[in-house]
Amino acid sequence: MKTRDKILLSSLELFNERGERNVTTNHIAAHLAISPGNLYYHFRNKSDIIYEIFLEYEKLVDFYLDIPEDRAMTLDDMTFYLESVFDGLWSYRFFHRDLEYLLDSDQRLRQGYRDFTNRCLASISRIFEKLAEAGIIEPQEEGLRSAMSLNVWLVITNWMAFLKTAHAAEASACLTLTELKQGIYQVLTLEIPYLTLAYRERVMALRERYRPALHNRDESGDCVCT
Amino acid sequence: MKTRDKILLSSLELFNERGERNVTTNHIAAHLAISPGNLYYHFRNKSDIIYEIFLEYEKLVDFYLDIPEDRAMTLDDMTFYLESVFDGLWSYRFFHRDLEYLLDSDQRLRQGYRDFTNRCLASISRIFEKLAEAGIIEPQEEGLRSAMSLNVWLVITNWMAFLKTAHAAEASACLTLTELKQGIYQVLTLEIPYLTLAYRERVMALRERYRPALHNRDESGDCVCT
DNA sequence: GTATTATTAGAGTATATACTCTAGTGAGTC
DNA sequence: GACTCACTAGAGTATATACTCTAATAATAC
Repeated sequence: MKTRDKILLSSLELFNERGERNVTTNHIAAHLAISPGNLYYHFRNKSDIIYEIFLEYEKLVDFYLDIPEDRAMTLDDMTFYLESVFDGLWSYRFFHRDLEYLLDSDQRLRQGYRDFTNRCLASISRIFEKLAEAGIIEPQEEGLRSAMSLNVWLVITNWMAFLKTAHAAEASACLTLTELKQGIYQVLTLEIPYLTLAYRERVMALRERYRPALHNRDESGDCVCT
Repeated sequence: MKTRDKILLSSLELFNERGERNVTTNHIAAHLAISPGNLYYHFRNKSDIIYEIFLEYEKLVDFYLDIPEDRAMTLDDMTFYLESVFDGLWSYRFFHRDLEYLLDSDQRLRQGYRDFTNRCLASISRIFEKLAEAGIIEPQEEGLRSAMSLNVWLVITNWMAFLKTAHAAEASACLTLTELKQGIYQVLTLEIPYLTLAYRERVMALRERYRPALHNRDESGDCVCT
């Protein structure tokens, strides 16, 4: 693997593990056993590394959220979208943690993320529309649909931060993808009132599969990782 | 005013304006035209300053979210809770921006914030309960109610971050309390399906008052502050 | 007034951080 | 063998950051 790609990979790994704020370019170089000079040969600065990682993230989510327009939407589709988005969130979890600082330090990133958000919101809204066409949820007028989509986005992007702050011990090491996906339970909670009678039970059963497992914490709130 | 209090006040101001990450103890001292040594006479370290500010924040929100148990809840009460919570969020807005890092650097704060979150969630849930008792929303079973409360919390605490990232220009300077309160529109969106017939129209009218005014952005997304 | 305590200034320190500079090395080309 | 060029090492730098230390001053108690 090329050094450039190794830098991107290690950076992502370290950022996810310790948070971007706690990872310096020297750390990244040391982790790869290369010199800082070498790192700076491949990237002009730290922001450039982060921006490249964002482009990957963006590509991944855009790929996941591609909505097929030639057929009706199924419950499986919806499950896939939810699972995928949380997978993406997990793989690039450092990103949302320091989002505001990152956007303040890089205008390209700010613009890119803005567009990315708008595409995501549009996709979510389109999913709602197609879910209604498929008779899974009741159709809603455009205004309500976009407000609902925004709420879905807010819940999704804030769920991980909530989990981390809810942990009593230091969070980063303990959080798992499984826990993260319990966010799906929260998203489906938003849909409940809009479900059609025909699908209500099936979606409720689906939701149940993601119910937060509160039993894996002891009384102090510490995570009991097994 | 005592130096100690001035330090807390200036810190809060600078943190809110520039973000905790961009404000050093030296900045705070310089802003007050006192020496760093003076600052460190009053506070052992930066974390201590932040922790004290958190205690204020906590006190304020706890005060706002005190639910009177001797009478029924009104729509005005609900409006007050929403307005107040967003006021609190605004006054201590730096806090949620760097939350994860702050909690990782101070165990007291982590525990304190955890308890604070749980109290807030309990309050929100209790508000839903009392809204149902008052015939404003349909009563829901406990499980749904707590999932809904969590969603309300997620929307509230993530709304500001969303606004800041949605801005094309640097965000911090431009965001206003008015914009922030458009988050109330999003929270009320969550309630819509549960409103009783008797109150539906009144709440919808209330919600309309907070509708995001999208006209105050030009096509590039830049804020047109007036 | 004197003693004590609270407060403050300001220079200073150890460490970290992002990034630069120079001097290469090694693989391929002619 | 000479040349090029992508790549790398590693020492070094300017600046920042959180925090300390000493000495002095103001406030208060007796």
